[in-house]
Amino acid sequence: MANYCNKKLLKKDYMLDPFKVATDILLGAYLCTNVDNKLCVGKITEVEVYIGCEDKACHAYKNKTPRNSIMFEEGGVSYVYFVYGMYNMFNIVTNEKDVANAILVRSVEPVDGIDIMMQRRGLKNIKNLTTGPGKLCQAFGIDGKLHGADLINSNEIWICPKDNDYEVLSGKRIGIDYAEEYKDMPWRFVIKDNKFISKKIS
DNA sequence: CAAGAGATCATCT
DNA sequence: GATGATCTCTTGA
Repeated sequence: MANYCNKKLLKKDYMLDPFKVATDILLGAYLCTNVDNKLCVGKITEVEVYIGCEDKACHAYKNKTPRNSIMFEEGGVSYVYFVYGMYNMFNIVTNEKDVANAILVRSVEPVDGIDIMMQRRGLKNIKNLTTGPGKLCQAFGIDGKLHGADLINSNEIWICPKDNDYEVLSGKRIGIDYAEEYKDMPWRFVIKDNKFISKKIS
């Protein structure tokens, strides 16, 4: 069993351009949570990039509000928000202060703590366990209490660096049809040939 | 397998 | 007061 708890991404890994963080650093890295003293680990297989003020799909489009203000902080903190009255979404803030970039983690491949994930999700199968942003938050115990968590220093949530390189595919982001000229931007990224993703690249 | 409806509430207008 | 970076279940081919 590899030491997913000992190695963590560093501040410098999060302070970069979000496309570089998404494709070169996050895909293939391991999302780790230790919530209620239960360790869960998953390899990140699918992410989406949201680039702030100019991006009509981004929560930080146009103006800063109480909800999105965390995106304007320096990279390396979590942005967790609640949608559709029932699901949490987990994002990773990147880049310099006052640049409102974030990366939505959409799917992971379960690696460790799979029994815990199945218990939290009420499932008895690995299928559908973590292949969607709301699903993986439920499986990993991520909710509003981890909003703003410091991914470099927290002992509840962190990212362990990848141990392999992967071929990456890109496609349109999902669920943002309202975003006009930004709705077709190919800013969703997945690991090629990994089956733990929410939707195939078309 | 694909398509559609319903669930349910914080957030911003 | 409307809506959403979603999910699950149901229906039907």
